[in-house]
Amino acid sequence: MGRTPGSRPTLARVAEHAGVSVSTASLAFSGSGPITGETRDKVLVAAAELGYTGPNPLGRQLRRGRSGIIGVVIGDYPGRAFRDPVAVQVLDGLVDVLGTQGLGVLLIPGVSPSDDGVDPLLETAAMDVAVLVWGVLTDDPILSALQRRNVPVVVGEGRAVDGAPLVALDDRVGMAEAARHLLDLGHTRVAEIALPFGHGERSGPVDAERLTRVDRTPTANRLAGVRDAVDPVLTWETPASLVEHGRDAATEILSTWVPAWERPTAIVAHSDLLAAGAVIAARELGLSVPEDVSIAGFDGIALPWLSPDVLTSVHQPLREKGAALGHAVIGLLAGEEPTTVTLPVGLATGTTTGPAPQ
Amino acid sequence: MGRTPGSRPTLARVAEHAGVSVSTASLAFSGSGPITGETRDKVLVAAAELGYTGPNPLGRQLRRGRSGIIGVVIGDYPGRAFRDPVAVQVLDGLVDVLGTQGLGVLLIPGVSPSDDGVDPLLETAAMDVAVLVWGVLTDDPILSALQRRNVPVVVGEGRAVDGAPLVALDDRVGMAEAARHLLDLGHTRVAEIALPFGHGERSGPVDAERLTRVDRTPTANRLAGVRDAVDPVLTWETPASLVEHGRDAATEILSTWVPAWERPTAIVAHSDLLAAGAVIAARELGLSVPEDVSIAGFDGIALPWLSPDVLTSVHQPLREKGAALGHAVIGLLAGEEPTTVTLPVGLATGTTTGPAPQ
DNA sequence: CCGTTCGGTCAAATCGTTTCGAGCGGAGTG
DNA sequence: CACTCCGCTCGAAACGATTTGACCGAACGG
Repeated sequence: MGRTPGSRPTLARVAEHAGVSVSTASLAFSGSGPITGETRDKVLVAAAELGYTGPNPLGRQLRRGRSGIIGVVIGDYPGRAFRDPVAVQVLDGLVDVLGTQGLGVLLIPGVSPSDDGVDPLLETAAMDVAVLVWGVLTDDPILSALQRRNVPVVVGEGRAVDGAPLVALDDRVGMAEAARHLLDLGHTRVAEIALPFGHGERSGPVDAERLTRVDRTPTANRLAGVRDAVDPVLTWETPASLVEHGRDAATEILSTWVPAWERPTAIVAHSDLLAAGAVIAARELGLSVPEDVSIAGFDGIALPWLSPDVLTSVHQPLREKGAALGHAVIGLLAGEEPTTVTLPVGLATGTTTGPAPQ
Repeated sequence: MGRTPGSRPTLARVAEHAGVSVSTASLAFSGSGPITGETRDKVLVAAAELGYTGPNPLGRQLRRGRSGIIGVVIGDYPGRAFRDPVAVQVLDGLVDVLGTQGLGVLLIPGVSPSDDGVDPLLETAAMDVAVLVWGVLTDDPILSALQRRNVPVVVGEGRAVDGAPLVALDDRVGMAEAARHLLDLGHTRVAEIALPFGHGERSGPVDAERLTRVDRTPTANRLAGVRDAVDPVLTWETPASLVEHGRDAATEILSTWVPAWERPTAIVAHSDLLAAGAVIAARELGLSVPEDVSIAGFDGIALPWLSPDVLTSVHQPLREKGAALGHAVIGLLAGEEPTTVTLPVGLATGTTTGPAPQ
């Protein structure tokens, strides 16, 4: 390998070694322009001799004005990052679709771990598009930072942002379907375990005033969906969509907070993880599911460890959501007009819901 | 905002507008060189007027010869990507540490989703360092691709690679500790649920020949660790560290595969997810844990849904592992000599192991 | 009052590639 | 045989920044 020590070979050196111009050498690698097979081979041979392994991405990116990198803002609240299987599947679908275009996914923790500003990557990292998987808040600092930098944005499941494609979910309708299912089973005392509201994550019962202060669109939609069908006797807010918070909430709902004779006979949760926590809490309290209490969730994730129970849940197409986000990114890069895609959801009844007791 | 339509302002335009040279303008932003506060302000004002939001990362990267991007190869086998909470926590720690240095994490699915080659990002994406979180196989095509491109590599938990820092785990010792714990409790018929071996993921019992063909170092270490303490009556190989595979394996082990009177009284699993699946399988078979069968795992992840049981498990410092990988990356970029860090593990007994029956 | 030093600014080189338009043979056509 | 056209190659100009070393004036010391 006749490599000059010190620095790696460049296209110019390869061209020189092959006795062609730099532009021709470039053509040999990009493969796009017109070039003789013979010439290309000559270049490739020279490259091999020099240990040149292809064009330097940095040079290419600068010239093209594109980095091939898609920033994905995960973790709208601390800890969400990956712990949530919902996020994981969406990410999976997204990575798959972007991969077909040679686009890479750059992980961006939304909030800075140390101080309170936005993540420095948002300010400095090269990216062609940013994906806000979990929607935007009002006056979202993350969105502001990106807009200031003129980074195009794709939004998942939230309110629409001007000029940005949106991948929405029919979650209000789905949530209503779940609530109506409980109604149809004869349940009248339905409690609700809600996703985070958005301004200072807290946990506890929700009153009318708090209900007006929900800033996170998915949460707002699901609250509305439930109310389209039933009037919950109690809504319990959680700080994150995690099993332990669902368990805590359900423990409160089923044992201490409400007198036993007024105990809700059904719980509708805004997510499967919360619902699963509720199932566990019920089991721990010695209550049978669904004989004593019915529990429904939202998301349709696989919960093998809930076995033998299968959670009644509103299924959403998670990988498809990720794929739709990916296609929105690709469309944006191709200069297409931003559109809104709304994905359907559908209730799948499992073993955790049944007729109301009595 | 007096922005010339068509293209975004550059540092040169800002300098012109401010009446200074380009180099001075650069100094105003980088903040490193000597510069009067007055001059800096002049530049910043000009930038604001032109709507210039800071140096273009692409130009900076080319000049500096660094992208600020760390490629992280996840998913050594399909689906591992994120489904595994172990991976997730490691990633969390890694992202945290790299974030302090302004380094971003680029996600790289190890295996190409469609064809059988390596992921194209491995060949083309700009990255300063690549992290192989789950070790390397012999003749690992991923490693080869990176080495051919001269991308420095950091390896997590596997065999050492020449010139690459290694973050190892004392897993052989830890696994031995878990097995010995079972031995001390009087168990003599111990079965083992193993992580994937590495060449064509399969599931089923492992014979002596298969034992010689394990290519994945963590698996090899844990197999060896178990054998340091006990001689398992049966080892069952799984295609991935997932609850469902643990359940399947344990169902076979506890019911059909072995005659009931020879049923193992303890199961040691190579991961907590597999162990949790085993607990579920035991419950489904009507067996009490730990009265009828003791179950131990490895990893020490939180399993709130296993409640009220707490898994006996060999705890490894997952976030610290991610952090150690991050520090190895930073050291490599600083030109330090690669070192090997071995992280300690320790058995934490829970409620899923107890004295052997009889 | 002159020489030195120092802080601040600037010009120019460089990072490595892609792409545009021109140029140049050779082949095909009238 | 002249002309046109076509296919391939090349030169040169970006892309947008950082950094080195020169330079210049002011301040300071002798």
